Order: sequence, then C-alpha cells, then structure tokens
Amino acid sequence: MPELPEVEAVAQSLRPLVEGRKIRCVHVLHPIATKPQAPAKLAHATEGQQIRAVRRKGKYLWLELATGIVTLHFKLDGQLLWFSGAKELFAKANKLKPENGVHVDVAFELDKGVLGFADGRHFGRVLAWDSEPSCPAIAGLGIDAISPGFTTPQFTKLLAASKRPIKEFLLDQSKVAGVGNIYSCESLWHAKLNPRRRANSLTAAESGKLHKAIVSVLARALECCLHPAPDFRDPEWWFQGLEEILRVYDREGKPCRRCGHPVKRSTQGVRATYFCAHCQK
DNA sequence: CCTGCTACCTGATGGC
DNA sequence: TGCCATCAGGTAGCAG
Repeated sequence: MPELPEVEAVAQSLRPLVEGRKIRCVHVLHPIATKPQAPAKLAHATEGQQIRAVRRKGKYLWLELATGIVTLHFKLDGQLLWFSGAKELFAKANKLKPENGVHVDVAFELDKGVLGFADGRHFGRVLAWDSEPSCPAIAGLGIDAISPGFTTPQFTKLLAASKRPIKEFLLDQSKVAGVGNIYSCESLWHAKLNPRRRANSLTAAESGKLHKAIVSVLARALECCLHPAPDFRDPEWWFQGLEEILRVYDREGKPCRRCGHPVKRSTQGVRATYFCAHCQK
C-alpha cells in the first residue's frame, strides 16, 4: 500500500536488521513475485552475498549487495516480515489454512534472521539487477520527493513543462518520485488547488505552495509511519493512525475540514480523486 | 516523446 | 444468505 513515507519508514526499520548481513540462501515460495525474472536468477544473484546497504528512491526499495542490487516494490499491498530463522519461517509460512500461518512470497535466509517479502495479491516484485543504473525502473524515476534536490525552482520548472492535470502530473513517477494517490490528493487540498488544473497553469506562488504542501504532507506522514515504527516480526504489523492525518482522502460527502462544503470524489484516469470544489481553485 | 488505457491479482465491501 | 459488481495506497507495456 505504500507511498514514499511508508517505504521510507520500512527502509529505516530494515537497516539495522540487514545491513552487513550475508544472504545464505533465497527461498522463492511464490515464483510470481520474481516475474518476469526466473527465481534462479534471484538466487544466483544474491546467495552468498553481503548486504551492504538498504536504499530507497520514490516507492522503490533496494538492497545493495557486494555485487548488484535487489529491488523490492510493494505495489499496493506488499510488506516485509522478519523471522528468527529458517525454522520459524517454515513453521509459519504458507500453511494450507491461512489462519495457521502467514503468507510469504520470497524469503532471504541471512546469517542471522530471515527477511520475508509478502504480497497476497501478488502485484509486488523482488528483482535482481547488475547495478543500480542498470535497473530501468529506478533509472526512470524523477526526483525523490523528500530529497534535498526537490526544490521549489526545480518543481516549478517541471510543472511548467507539463500540460497534464496537476493530479495526474503528481502521480507521474518520472517527474517527482514517491507521491501516490493519497498524498497527491492531500497535497492539492493543502495548497488549495483544483486537481484538474493544468500543471503549466500554476502561478509561481501556487507552485511554491504546492511544493511546500507536498514536502510537509510527506514529512507528517513519515513521522506517523515511524511512531510506532514497523515491527516486521509481527505478521499483523501495519502503519497506524494515518487516517487521522488525512484531510480529504476517502472523505467523499463529508464536510471539508476547511470550509465545510462536502468533499467530492471524481475520477482522473482510473484513479479516484478527492477534493473540495469550493476551496480548491 | 507524450498520453491514455489495459492487464496484472486478491480480498473486502455493498447493493440487490 | 448468496451472488455479483465495484473498488483498493501501483506500474509495466502497448497503441496511437
């Protein structure tokens, strides 16, 4: 389910568990999770290697190995799990009766502990690449939305070059990486901008306001995601309290928290957009 | 190059 | 209760 703040919280929580660890072996329990790559490719690329670092850009997370990288993308529902060892993994993973165990697609058995990647919906992917630049998905990402390089002038320039509706622009990971459906709606609400406005129609002042809104919305969400931080040992773990910081997302028909007019839901592309037609101009 | 649309999966929810 | 349609925080791939 994650957008940038959720993935960042996962990255921060994962670092102390895996950095410096060695991957003993990989168990691909649901081969769909490595498609279009063969499970053997992941095994050959990772087994015996040390995890040098955990990195993130946009919604992509990756393990930097001594040679090569492994990208993890959670799509809508993916998550990480932690097991004390192979014994616990196999005792719990993928039991016939779901209530007796947890779903795991790919498991990395480390010299201490086991890292599991799970996505019951099977959208998420675990893929091996020779290097960071050779991963097309990462190479195609725009500027990370919480990186120092994401500045107002930079953002204004990107906006000016696009004729698309601003909501669709924000979802385009090749422009700004990390903003998804929820936080795009939230940022536009905070900046009081109508989601259908063309990106290149924003004034300098509006661009600045939107930039500020994105940065603060993501920062607030990250704080929320880190308190409490994800606990991968608990198979039920998930982010807590995010609904409480949302001002407009998923509030169709409810009063706008600023002006009281009912929040509208419309569709842009195939995605739902929530906004206040009265105070977002 | 840009844009718009479908496919990819599974599970939860709500209407009839 | 059961069935069916719809929806979900994402992105790759393809056609125009």
